[in-house]
Amino acid sequence: MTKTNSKDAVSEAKERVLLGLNPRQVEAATHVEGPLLILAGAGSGKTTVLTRRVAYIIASGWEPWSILAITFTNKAANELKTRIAALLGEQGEGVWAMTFHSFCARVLRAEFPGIGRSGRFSIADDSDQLKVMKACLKELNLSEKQYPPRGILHAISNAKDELMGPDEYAARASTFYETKVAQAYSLYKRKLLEMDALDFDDLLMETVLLFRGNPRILQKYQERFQHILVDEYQDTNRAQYELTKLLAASHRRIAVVGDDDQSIYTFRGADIRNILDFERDYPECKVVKLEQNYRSTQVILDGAFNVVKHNLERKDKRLWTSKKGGLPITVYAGQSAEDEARFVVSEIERLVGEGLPLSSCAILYRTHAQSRSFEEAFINAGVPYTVLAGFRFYERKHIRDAVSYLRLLAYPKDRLSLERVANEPPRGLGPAAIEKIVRYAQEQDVGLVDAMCSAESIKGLTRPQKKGALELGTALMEMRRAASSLPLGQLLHDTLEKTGYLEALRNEGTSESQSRLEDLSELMGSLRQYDEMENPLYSFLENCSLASDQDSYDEKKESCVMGTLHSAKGLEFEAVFLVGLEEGLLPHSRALLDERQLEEERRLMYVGMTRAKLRLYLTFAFARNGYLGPTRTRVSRFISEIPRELLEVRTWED
DNA sequence: GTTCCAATAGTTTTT
DNA sequence: CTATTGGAAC
Repeated sequence: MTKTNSKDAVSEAKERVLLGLNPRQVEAATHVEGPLLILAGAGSGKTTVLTRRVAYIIASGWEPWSILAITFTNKAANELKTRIAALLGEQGEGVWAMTFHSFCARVLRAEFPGIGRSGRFSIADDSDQLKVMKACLKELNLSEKQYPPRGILHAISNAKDELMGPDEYAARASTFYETKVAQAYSLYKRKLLEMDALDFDDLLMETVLLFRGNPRILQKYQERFQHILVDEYQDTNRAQYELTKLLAASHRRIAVVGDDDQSIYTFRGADIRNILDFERDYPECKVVKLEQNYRSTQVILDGAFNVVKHNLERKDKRLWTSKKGGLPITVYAGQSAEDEARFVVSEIERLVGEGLPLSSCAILYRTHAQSRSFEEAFINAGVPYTVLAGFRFYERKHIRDAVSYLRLLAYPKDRLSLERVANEPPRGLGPAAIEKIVRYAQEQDVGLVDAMCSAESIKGLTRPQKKGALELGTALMEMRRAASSLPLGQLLHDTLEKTGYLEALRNEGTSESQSRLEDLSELMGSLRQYDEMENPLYSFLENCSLASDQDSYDEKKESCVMGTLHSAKGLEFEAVFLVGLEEGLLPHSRALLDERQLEEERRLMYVGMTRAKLRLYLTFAFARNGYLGPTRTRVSRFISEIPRELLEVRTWED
């Protein structure tokens, strides 16, 4: 430690860091030695505590870079970074605040080369996974009807969450179906390896395996990170749990923050045992409960509590606030989805008229599909809105095409990107031709771009195919050479120009293609931020794989926010509209049969309600258009769990 | 083998 | 309502 501060200066710094915290929060921020479990209710100042804790650790003389703060979303990580910077200035620089997945990717890229594996793997997203799995099923002669690819992927994902490899899975398979899954798992893994790709679950699992199998590497990270902080601990799965356990094993300075009532990711393997086992794994751990809420009115908290208390599997606790009373919770019964949307939008306009900023209003729903009627109502009313992770920017076809072109420059074996891009624009390179190129590349042990450059010597390609492949290959080769000397935006532009992608889009001449071109220039412009980084191309691609759209959500923008209940976690608004509160939507129809899933739906409701600071609206429609005709609906059971005296009921007839 | 068009089936939540 | 699949024409 290089600090030469006197004792007084240190304690003064510590005091300043704790300014304005309540006694429980102080406990959580200052318990620096030894494990700590913080049970932080909604709106209890969790991020504040995390930030102050980091500051306190630094004020105690630790170096910033000895702190690792792990979150679930990039948004949460960025928020943490911003708040640390605001509190500490450059003193806080060097703290690692990132998601589980980016941490793992970073470790693997750094350590894989040392153990003879590629550190330049690409990261496979959902649609990549689906494609690979379909190819696997085809190869195994399994029909997609009997073996739905998504279902198989889900099973594999579960296995990986539990750190189970294909062999172990096969050994445990008891049903016929499971033996088939095991075969698919094994082949799927081989295929990913072949194209040097890892999926999201692999990132976690491979990191745990790396640490387990290489004690010296693990030791390096243990020594580097003397303090581990984990946010949203209730949402960790077994692999994530194991990872943090390994990292903290030598020094046991690990602090986790969680709230069992806000556990809404069990479908992704989140395991509530991780909170319970924490006290077992670290018997000396200190437990701090944060129950004072700084966000909502008492009425909103009472409403939310009365819903969530119906769950049997929960730790007993109850939030309280010094803000007594509050406006009643408004329940609106609409006659149709359109009527519901009309009400919500006109109510928002009324609130804005009273001086509430538009950006502090939010509409939350259970499924993405529900956004439609609200978007229409907003457009009709001329009110600006932002959809959280709706149709993700990065999931739009042309954006993915563009990214795939860049991926081909960076990842020589990225077969999926080639498949995306080879015939976009049409070059006569269909699946069969691609197969030949890939095989050639494998046989010659060269990258796909190099293979295309020697298209002349690939057997079985027709003349025009050779020409197409050669053109594409040389264009990409040229861009790859130029990659390090061009700004990233320019690189993308030139790549799309040379490969004829932009030209094809321009020639289309529809309004659709026009807006696509605009999207692409937006993308090119946004790439500027990467130019200062060490390796712009790789940094961008990494971000692209690991980032979602809500990460870039800008709360200052003057527009109403809407999104799924899941995407709303960690956010807060003056006015919240929980919409579509009907049996089958919330709780979702897929959850009705299973008590545990039903409890998760209830927690979703709880998370939604506790986003509201001042006003809470619960709305539903008596009839809703399904994909075939209008259907009558039933009001969500969760509404009836709220005491009548907290509610003010309105209908379309009022 | 590729391209294009029509029918068809499928819609939870996310890093 | 819309992404995807399967079939028929080039």
